[in-house]
Amino acid sequence: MATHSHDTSLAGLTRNQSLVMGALSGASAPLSAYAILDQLREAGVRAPLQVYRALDKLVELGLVHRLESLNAFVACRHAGCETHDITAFTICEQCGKVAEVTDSKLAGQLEEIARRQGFRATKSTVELRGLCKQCQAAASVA
Amino acid sequence: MATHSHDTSLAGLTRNQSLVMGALSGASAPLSAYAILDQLREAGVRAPLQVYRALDKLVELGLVHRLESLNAFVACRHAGCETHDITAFTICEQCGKVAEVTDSKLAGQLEEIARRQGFRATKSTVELRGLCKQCQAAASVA
DNA sequence: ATTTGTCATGTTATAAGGTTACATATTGTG
DNA sequence: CACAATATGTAACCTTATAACATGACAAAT
Repeated sequence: MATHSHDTSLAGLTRNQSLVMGALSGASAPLSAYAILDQLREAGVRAPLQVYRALDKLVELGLVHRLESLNAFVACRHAGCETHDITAFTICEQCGKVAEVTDSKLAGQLEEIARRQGFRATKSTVELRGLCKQCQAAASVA
Repeated sequence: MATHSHDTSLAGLTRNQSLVMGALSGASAPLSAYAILDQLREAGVRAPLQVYRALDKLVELGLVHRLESLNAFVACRHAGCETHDITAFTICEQCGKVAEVTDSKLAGQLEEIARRQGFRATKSTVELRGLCKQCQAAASVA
């Protein structure tokens, strides 16, 4: 029998969540919530909230990251990765490509900074904007 | 007679710039561009653009920082500080207080991460969200 | 099988953040 | 003075995000 309504396809995700996840997985650069919305209109998604709610959940599950300096979202590339503690992102301003880096020394350094102040961090944002290797090469040709 | 138009008061700043700088300097927590606008209406500032233009310049001068995870702005606390390269921020979600930290080990680690990828960074965002020391103490009482 | 609780959905309207385009004024410099 | 460069003012607009409220789907317990 057909599982009506909530068809998940990706374990445990609801329809809207898997639509949003699919859009992000298929993208080569971060997508804004509204870009996702536009892309999913023909699949029946009509309102910003449907996208934002799905994004909230996906971020909570660690399947998607929000890039604060871009107000946009990317699918997590660390397949089944569990260590979602502290991730740094490099974001190419030319081609939009994003790389995720987890680095224990960086994590340690951030913890140290917090500790020195008696600050209890619950979330961290580390984003580097600039040019990726490929785009630097392309630029130097021009 | 009143100095019409560009009175700077803080070296080299135009009227709008020093109004915005004043608003941020007097605040104990980050202000959004629109909060600044509201606060400066009686001083004759009417449109968002006037605030954004001033903010752009102040950020460029290193007198103000933008907090990406908050879409808000703070006055730089490092008085005449020249080393505006890489700054980390701790942001208390309870009281709004922000601390600026410059740490050469952190800077080194970020450079290392970029170098490994051949990434050329032009701008960095490092923000820790959580509870400051005081607010932790207050919370543990409740 | 209805109740009840919980979570996801759908929709409208609106708040908050930020930019484009264009006209005007100021000011410093040759 | 004249001119370029920079700062200003204003309106309209676009993008990003949330509030408020009603509905639907399903599980577990009666």
